Order: sequence, then structure tokens, then C-alpha cells
Amino acid sequence: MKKFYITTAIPYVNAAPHLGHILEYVQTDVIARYHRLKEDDVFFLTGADENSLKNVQAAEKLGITTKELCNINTAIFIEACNKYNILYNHFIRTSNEEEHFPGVKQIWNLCYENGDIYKKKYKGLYCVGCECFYKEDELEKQGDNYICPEHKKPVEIIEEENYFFKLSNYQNKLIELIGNDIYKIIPESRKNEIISFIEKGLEDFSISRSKERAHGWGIPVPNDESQIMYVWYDALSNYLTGIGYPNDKYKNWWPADIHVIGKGITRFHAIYWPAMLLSAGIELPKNLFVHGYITIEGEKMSKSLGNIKDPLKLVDKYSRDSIRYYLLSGIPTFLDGDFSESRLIETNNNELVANLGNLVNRTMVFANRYFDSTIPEYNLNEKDEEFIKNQKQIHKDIEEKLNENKIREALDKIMLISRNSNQYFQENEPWKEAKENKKRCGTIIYVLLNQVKDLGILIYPYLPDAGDKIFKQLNIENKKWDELGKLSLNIDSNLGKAEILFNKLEEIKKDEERQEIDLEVAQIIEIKKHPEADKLYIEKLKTANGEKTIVSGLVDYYSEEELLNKKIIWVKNLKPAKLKGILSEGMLLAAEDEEGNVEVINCEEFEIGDKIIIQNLKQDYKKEIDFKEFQKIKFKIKNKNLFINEKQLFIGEIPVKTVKIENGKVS
RNA sequence: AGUGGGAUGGGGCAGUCUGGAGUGCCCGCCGGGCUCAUAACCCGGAGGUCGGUAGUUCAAAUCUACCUCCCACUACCA
Repeated sequence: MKKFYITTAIPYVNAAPHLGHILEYVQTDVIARYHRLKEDDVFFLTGADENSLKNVQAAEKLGITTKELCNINTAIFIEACNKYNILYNHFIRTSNEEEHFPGVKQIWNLCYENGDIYKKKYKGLYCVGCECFYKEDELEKQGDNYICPEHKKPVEIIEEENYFFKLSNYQNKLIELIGNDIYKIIPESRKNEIISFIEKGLEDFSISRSKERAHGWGIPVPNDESQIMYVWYDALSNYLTGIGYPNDKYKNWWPADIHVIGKGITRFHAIYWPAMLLSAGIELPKNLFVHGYITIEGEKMSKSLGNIKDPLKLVDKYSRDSIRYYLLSGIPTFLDGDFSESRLIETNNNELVANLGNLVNRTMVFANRYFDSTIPEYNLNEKDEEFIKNQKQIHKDIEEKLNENKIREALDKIMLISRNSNQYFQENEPWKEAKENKKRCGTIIYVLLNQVKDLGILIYPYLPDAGDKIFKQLNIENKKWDELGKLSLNIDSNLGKAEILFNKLEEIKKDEERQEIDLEVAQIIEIKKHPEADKLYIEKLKTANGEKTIVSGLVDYYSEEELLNKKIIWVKNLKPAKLKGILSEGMLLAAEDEEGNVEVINCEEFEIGDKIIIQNLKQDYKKEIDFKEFQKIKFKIKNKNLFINEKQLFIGEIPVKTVKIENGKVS
């Protein structure tokens, strides 16, 4: 029996899981379940990274202890795993002092003894959110401060004496190991990325911090209580401590066959981790599987449906098999992909229900009815043999793809098996043979029942619930991979009852069209130049709801005098945003033609507070429209009239008009 | 503007690493068949110079260079 050790990354637990975590769990689960079917001795490790400073900060905000926060959030991650049917062998928590700490300290000591850990004074720009140091050119400058591009917060200048790891020692060794696939990074584009990064030169990295900076949370450095280990040093070690390290039993599983991670943490896994292991004299893992990120279709969708981003709510709404299927078939295995609820429904109905579910159902119902729920005798003809041979060839393809971890490609082929079976059903017309030639009919159904059995095996890693249901209907134990393609169902044994595998889902109705943007007449009562920006004015508006401040980039087009006291169209429900330090509560509408002429749309003849509306459309203003959504709204000027999505805008019965600009856009 | 990802019959996507007749999947359209099945299934058809240009090659959707357009994150666009 071959051992197979697979891991997921361990996420920070400062917040609840999102769909990206689920993608990683599900992908890992498919690979693990596949290897279990092949009767490998599988160990699937997942867990939670609890020693991060982010956790400390999140807990402080909530006014609870870090331990309490970890307990709460880790429980949610475990619940998510259960709800999505993730069959892991162990869930490691890195704050567990008995399980995790000794192994990490052991790895530290081995690196230390090998001369790769040394003390150095370090001064640098540090982002608390990222928990890492940045170089100046990696940051945005704002006044005298440097801003973290990820967190939009000023970084801190920190100077202290830390322990460092001699990463520079391993540069050539890493290029050799990764370049020759000894430590194989998949897909290859990620491998190339990493190699070119290493070739630029590796710098030693800090692997500890002062106890104060770590708020006393984390793993103390051996023989130096004043220092806490860098969270990545400790987190990466989970792959060893999770299987018992430093106890020798870890050797039952190590080296890891596959680490599954997201693209954002490739560097840690492709460079730091193997270097640490080389230094400690521990064997390297064999494969690093890097998946992409998920985007959620349109801000609009997630807002109007509210719950779509929360995987726990999603799985209450749809079956876990439907979501698993979408994640595995609709998202490229190694690239970024998009999640959309309407496509989830479409995929469920067209592929799961109509293809796989229908095949299983029609076969079972047929056997139930015409053969009294027993498995009929068979006598294959040439065409049957050919069909079966062809299917077996596809089984081989699937196995090959799965051995290369090409999860989506394998799934496509599995659905082909089902489609072919539907075709076989259709062409052989057993419903006719049932009356004319019962023996032939029996053969057809026997072949089909075996296809159903094969599909039970094939689909099980992807959709375990569906796999279980298939075997339950066939009234047999779940079968292993080696039974694939065999006509192994026992003649005359009893079948179970046909049962629906996947429920059909209702299509989402397209939202009725409505006007979501709230436009109102307001008057500029004060105007001055933005002290820190060349192109921006700061204007005070008199509105029906009192005075508001907005910022506009009109310096190049209008003088202050020209704008003062003008009545303009104000976007009332635009999400306020800071522009160069000044909070802008909305914006005014200005038209622009192709020559670059700009005209602020003027509303002199109207009253402050008048609404600008699309006639015959329901005015259903959103609370807030963020700028991205606003940009998607298609404003247009046509023959001096203002339109949104080809629908004209009015104030009462009077159309909104420009003076100079005939045709153009509005922003 | 910077970085990343795209551009493949009407829509949505695979295929591109490892070049070999435009192959495939889901939807839509047209025509036919079937009635075992969750109005499901099956067959046939229309529809594409695989974003553009130049190159490498016996052979390019696939490799190389340049260009155009879209999307995402970022930026004195509010």
C-alpha cells in the first residue's frame, strides 16, 4: 500500500472562511478521495494558523482574548469543512502547545545547529496587517508616511535585534531542485515565476520578533524568551507537526506528496519552506499545487443577494454537491475563475440533473419496473463490447488526468462517460426490447447498470453524496477504483429503489429594471482649490438635506467664479470617499465630448432638492453606490439630452439638457 | 499610467505548456427522432479567416515579436 500525504494551507482565523478557502478544501478533497479509492494509505491534513498577530488584533477589537477568538473562528472553519463534506484526517491548530510547539522548536534547533540562524539588528518598514517588512519602493508614499498597498495603512518603522535565516545559502540549491522538478511546482507558469524570482537573488529573512511586538502571542524562540518566532516559520512547520513530528511516526507520511495552496503564498512554500527543510536536513515535499483565486460575479449580485459570499449560507441554500461541482468544473483548476449563482444553477440543471442524474434515474427506474429490481442476465453483442471498450479507454484518460491533478479535465471526461451512456440507452431502445426481446433488453440494462456503477466510482471523489446515493440504489458497498470498467454486478441480486440524485433548481429571475442612482439638484455655495491637488476643487453644496462637501476635478475646465452659485446635479447616494484627504460626499455630473470639452450640467431653472428621474421606471434608490458600480452606469449625452442606458432623464416633465455639448459621455 | 488576466461560431467556456485537418463542453437557433427518464434523452443542421500584423515551420488557435481592444487590482478619474 502506497502512502499518500496531502495538505491544504492553514488560513489565518481572524475572520470567517470565504469561497476561496472552500475551493482549496474541495480540490484537496478530490485528490485525497481519489487516492483513497486507489487504496493508497491517505493522510489529509488541514488546520488553522492561530499564531498570527492579525488574530491578536482582531481579538482586541472584539474585546476577547486571542484564544477565545481562535476557538470561535476555528470552529467555523471546521464547520465549513463538514458542511462541504471535506474528509480530512486531522485538523491542526498551531496554538496547540503540546502538538505543535515541540516540533517547531526542533526544526528551529536543527537550522540553528546547521549555522543558518543568526542574530542581526534590523530596521525596516513594517506593515502590521501583512506581518512583513517592505522596501520603500514597494509602498505608496503619502506625505511623510509610507502606506501598505494591501491595507492602506501607514507602515511602522521598526528597529530591533532579530534572528535571521540564511536564505541566501540556498539559492542555487533551490533553483536546482525546483528546476528539475525534484520539488515540483504545478502549474509550470508558477514554477517559472519562482525560478526567475530566485535568480534575482535571495535575501536572508527575519524569523523572529520581539515579544512585545508579538503581544506575547506565538511560539517563543528556544533559549531566548525575549523573541517570538515569525509566524510563517511556525505555520509552515505544521505540515510536519501535524503528522507527529518530532516523533518518528511522522516518517510514516513524510515527505508530503502534495501541498495545495493559493497563488498568494507561493513564495513561502516554494522558497522559505524548502530552504528551512534543507537546513534542518529533512526531506523535501514532492509537489506544490498552486490554485488561483475566485472572483464573485459583480458587486451588484453579491449585494442584492447579500449572502452569496458566505460559503456557509451558500451551502444551506444549495446542495454541497452542486457547489462542489461548480467549483470543480466551472473554475479552472490552476487559474483564476469566477463564481456566479446563475451559472451554478445552470450547470446544476444542464449537467448534473439532465446528464448524470437523468442517466442514473432512467436506468434505475427501468430496472425497477421491467426487471422487478433485480439485475438481469446478459449476453453482449459486438456493439456492446465496442461501447464498453470505448468507455474503458476514457477511464484510462481520467486516471491519467487525475494522476496529473488535472481535476477539471478529468471531470469533463467523467461527464462524457455519462453522456455516452445516455446515448447507448437511446440507441438501444430497451423500452422496445422489453416487449420484443426481453433477453436483449436485460443485456442493455445490465450494461447500463454497470455504467452507473462506474459513474458511482468516478464521481465519488468530486461529489461524495452522489456517489453514496448511486451505490445505495445499486444496493452494494461503495466500490474502489480497481472495479472500474468491470462487469462486476452480480446477476439476480436485488437493486434498491431509484432515487433522485440532484434536484432541479429554479432559474433566478432577472431583477426588474429600476433606477438605483439617486440624482438631485443642489447648489454650489462655496468653492476653493484643494490644497494638495492641482486638479481638484472642494465645493460646499446646499442640498435638501443640508450642506454637503464634494470634491471635483474641474480646475482645468472652470474657474471658481464660474462654478460658484451654480445649480448642478448631485449624485446623492454615491459612497463617500476621501480624495487627497478630503471626504467627498457624492459628486456632480459633468458631460464630456470626444474633443475633451467639459460642461457641468446646469439646472438653473430648477429647485434645490428636485429629483432627476427616468420616467416609467421604479425609483428604487440604493443606500450607497460605490464608485466602481457608478462607473458601470452608462450615462450618455445625445443631441444635448441626458440618458442612462438609452433612457432619458427628466426633472418632472422637463428633460435634462446640456448647453454646449451635443453628444458625449458623463462622469 | 503600473501590474496581472483575457480576446476561440449568437452567449458562456475548454483546447494553447508538449504545433499536425477548427477539435470539445454548456446554453441559444433551425430541422428530425424517442417516450425509460427530473418537460429529461438522442440524431442532424446553420453559424467561426481561433483580436490584428509580421515572423519561425512542411504545418500555427497553439511558438516568437509588435499592435489593438476588454476585465481586475493599483493611481490626485468623485
